[in-house]
Amino acid sequence: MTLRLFNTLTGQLDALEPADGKALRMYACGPTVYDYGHIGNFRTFLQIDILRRFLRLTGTPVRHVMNITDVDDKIIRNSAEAGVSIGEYTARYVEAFFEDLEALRIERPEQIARATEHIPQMASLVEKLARAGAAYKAEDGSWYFRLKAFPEYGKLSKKDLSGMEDGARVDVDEYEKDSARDFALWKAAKPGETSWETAIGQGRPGWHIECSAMAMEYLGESFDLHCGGEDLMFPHHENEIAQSETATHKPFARHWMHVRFLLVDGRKMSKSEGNFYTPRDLLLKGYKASAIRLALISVPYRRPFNFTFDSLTDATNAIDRLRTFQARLKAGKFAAGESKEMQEAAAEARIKYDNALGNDLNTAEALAAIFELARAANTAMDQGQFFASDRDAILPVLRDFDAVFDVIEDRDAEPARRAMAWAEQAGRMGDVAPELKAAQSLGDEAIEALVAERTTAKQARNFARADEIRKELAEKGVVLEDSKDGVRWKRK
RNA sequence: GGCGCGGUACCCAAGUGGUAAGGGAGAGGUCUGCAAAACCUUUAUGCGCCGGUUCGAUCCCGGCCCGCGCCUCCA
Repeated sequence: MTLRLFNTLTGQLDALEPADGKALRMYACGPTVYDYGHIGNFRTFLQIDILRRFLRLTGTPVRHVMNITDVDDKIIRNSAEAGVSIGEYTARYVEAFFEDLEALRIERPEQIARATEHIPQMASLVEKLARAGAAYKAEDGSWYFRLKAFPEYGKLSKKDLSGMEDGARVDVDEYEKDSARDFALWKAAKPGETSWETAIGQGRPGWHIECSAMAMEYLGESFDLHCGGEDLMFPHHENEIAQSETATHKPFARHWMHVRFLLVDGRKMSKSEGNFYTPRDLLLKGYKASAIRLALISVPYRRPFNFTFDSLTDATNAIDRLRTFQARLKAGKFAAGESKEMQEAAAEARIKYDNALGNDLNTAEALAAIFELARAANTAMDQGQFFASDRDAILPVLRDFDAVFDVIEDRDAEPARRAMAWAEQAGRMGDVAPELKAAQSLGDEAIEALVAERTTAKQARNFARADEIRKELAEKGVVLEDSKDGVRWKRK
């Protein structure tokens, strides 16, 4: 199975394979840690997670590098306002970022690269550009990339900037540039600001240079795939290409993937519009981490995703259906043997699943394949036409589904617990949904004990007590399902 | 203004030149001590509107309307 993935550079679906025949080398633009990540950020990281997980499922190892931008204008400004160093300021957001990744079950890239830890590499890249005549130093000590040095500029975003370079309005604070479109490689130190002493002077990196320098550091001058949100296509990625390819005379990344935006209620999410959400906000409202994950991955990455609270509820219910199905398979007692229909259904679902993801990561279609299989199997079980070998054929399909989607196995308790702990510490207990508080007040052991008591009561035909327990648990969000194979409980 | 994307049932959403996946929700039913789950039936002669190409278009072409994104920091 070869993944065909849309390539922004070529404008078509291209096979995505490691150039060296071994691991796929990919670079993904990570967060700027000036605040908590929001669900828009995580939609991008989640879709990239789908990509890397699918690659691995199909037997392609990945070497995935992600940067953390821990120095930029906002960070400098905010940390100064807070009266702390930028390292101190970013530490909590870096930590929060990893917590959020874990909550959403986004796999850690093989390599995390922090901008502040790669300043020398950036400086030497600027030097290299300077030697090639593509970088120049302005009077204040800042360095700029000379756009005219890279005639192919615009090839990624398909922009033709040739006609509008000169004579264009120049911002007042950019008077030192030769041409309005030239972009900063290195910003000269300003009094009181964090800066580094390097071969190219005292200062701090421009935004784009970090990705070029770190990608080359860990993946080489030329690598397989570069990904990020659609907004990064221009100018960020365009600038990365310009500076990298000018420096190395090699293609930077062969393949470019861009995840489209998440909208909220049909509009761009922004703090000023009041439609801005972080994963933590949603967890505090009582939504499950798995529901957030599924909602954000259920619409294929090349379509905008319109986030609504309905979409989370839908995802919650869809996951519940799959979990119930898997539990039924695992707990059920099936006679030995197999049914031809089920064997075929399992095989077909697996093929459809593979083809869907292999075709530009069509998660919606992959999901459909699994639900179709679930219905067919449930029907067969209802009719007693389901056998032990059928279960053995289907469980691996679910396993492979979860290897990428990772929502069936219930790991929602920990993120919920952590979100509560965070709320307490951040003074946001007022935002915690009552249902979440209630659920958190009841541990698994307590639930098990009540379930056991109810079973005893039922055997004694004491239905009044049994119903009382059911009611008590329901009030704390725990739902019981009786079946001939025992009682199953779940948190709503 | 330039570039790009989308408009499919109550909601979300996939998809194909040959007659509409899947999920959620609603209604009815089967099953059930209760409940839940599961299953069955049901909700688009219809895929924004108007033309065109075609034996045939939701899917191709043209025009129009509506919504959105990017072009500046941004996942």
